[in-house]
Amino acid sequence: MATVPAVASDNFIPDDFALNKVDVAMTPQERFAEFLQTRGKRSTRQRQMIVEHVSGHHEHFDAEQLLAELRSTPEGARASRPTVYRTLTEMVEAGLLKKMVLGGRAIYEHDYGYPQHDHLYCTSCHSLIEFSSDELTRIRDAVASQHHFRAQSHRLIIAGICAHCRSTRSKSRHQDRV
Amino acid sequence: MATVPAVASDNFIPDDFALNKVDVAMTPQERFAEFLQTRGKRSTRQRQMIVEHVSGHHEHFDAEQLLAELRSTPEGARASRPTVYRTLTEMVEAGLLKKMVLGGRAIYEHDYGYPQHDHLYCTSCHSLIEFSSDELTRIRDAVASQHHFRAQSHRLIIAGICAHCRSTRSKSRHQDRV
DNA sequence: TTGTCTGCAAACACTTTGCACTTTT
DNA sequence: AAAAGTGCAAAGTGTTTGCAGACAA
Repeated sequence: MATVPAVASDNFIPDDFALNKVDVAMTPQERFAEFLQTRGKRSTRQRQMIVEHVSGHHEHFDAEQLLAELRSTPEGARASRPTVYRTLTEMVEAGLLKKMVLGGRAIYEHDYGYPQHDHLYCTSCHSLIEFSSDELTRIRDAVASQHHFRAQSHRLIIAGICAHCRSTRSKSRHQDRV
Repeated sequence: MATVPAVASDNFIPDDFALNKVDVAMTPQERFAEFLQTRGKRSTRQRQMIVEHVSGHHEHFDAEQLLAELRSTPEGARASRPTVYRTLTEMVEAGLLKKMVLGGRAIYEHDYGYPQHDHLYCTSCHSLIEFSSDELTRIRDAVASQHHFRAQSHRLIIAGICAHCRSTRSKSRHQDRV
C-alpha cells in the first residue's frame, strides 16, 4: 500500500492510502485508526485527542493555533509542539487534512469527505472563502495533457478584497504571501 | 509588531505604483530607477547591480540563489544577504518581479512586460512550466463577482509529474509544499 | 550636510530533530 | 520485552531587523 516514500508530507497530495476512497462511512477517527494500523503506527492518547479535536472544529487552522487550543482545554488534553506537528503530518498522509502555505506558515483544512474546492483569499482580513468550479478541473486537465504532464492536484487562490472589507474600506490594507 | 504586520511586501500583487502600466518602453532598470525616485529612495551601486543581474537572467530563482550568483561574479559585484532580500522586495513593489512561495521559500519570476500566466509544478524535479489560459481569467472573475469579492490577482499551480520525470520513472519521487 | 543604505550580527517565526524516557503492542 | 512515541531542548531554514558606519542627494 505505502509505495510512496513517506516524505514528511509537505505534500498537499494525499498518498496512495488516501486515494483509496474505500469506506466513506468511516468517521475521521476510524479512518485515522485504520491509517495508523496499516502503517504499523500506534494509537496513542495524544494522536487520539488531536484527531478528536481537529474533527470537531471545521475551520482552517495552523499548527500553533491548534497547539494553543489544545492547551486551553480543561482536561490534561495536551500534546507537545513536536507531537502536534508530527500528527498533523500524519493526518495529511491519511487524507484527513489538506495542507497549504499562506502568509509563511502552513494552513490546514479538512479534506476527508469534503469536495475539491479552491479559495478566495482576502489580503485584508486574511479570510479564506471556498468555492468550487468544475470548469477549472477541466482546464487543469486540458492544460496538463497539452504539456504531457500528469496532474495530481491543483491549487487556485484568487487574492483580493472580500465583500466585508470592501465596505469597511479598511485603512489597514496589506497583502500577504501566497 | 504594529497593527498591520508590516510584512515587507510578501505580496505577489504589484502595488499602486506597479499598476500604472505607464511606459512599457522603459527598460527594467529605468523603471526601477523611476520607482526609487518616486519613493525618495536612492539609486545605489548594489541596487543597480542587482536589477542589472536579475534582468539578465530570465529564470525563476530564489534569494539565496541570486546571492550565490552575485558572489560568483568576477567584479566586486557583491551585495550582502540583507540587501539582496531588501532589493528583491523593492523589485516586487516596483512591479518588476512577482513572488510566490513554493517548497517553503520565496521564488521570484519576471513580471514586467510579461503576460499573466500560471504554472505546472513538477513535484519530482521541482521545475516550473508556464502556461496561460484566458478561460481561467474568466472563471476567476466570474467566481469573484459571485462572492462580491474584488479579485486583484490569482495564482494557479497544477502539481504533478512532468513529461521528463514520467519517462525517467524517477525513483525519488517526492512532493513538496505548495 | 542630511538622511538613506549597507553590512554585520543577532533576532525571528515556524518547523524539525536528537535523544532519553515513557507507552503501546 | 520490543518497538514506537513523547517531550524537551536544541538545531534548522529562510528571512528580517537593530545599529553604526558608509554613501547618495
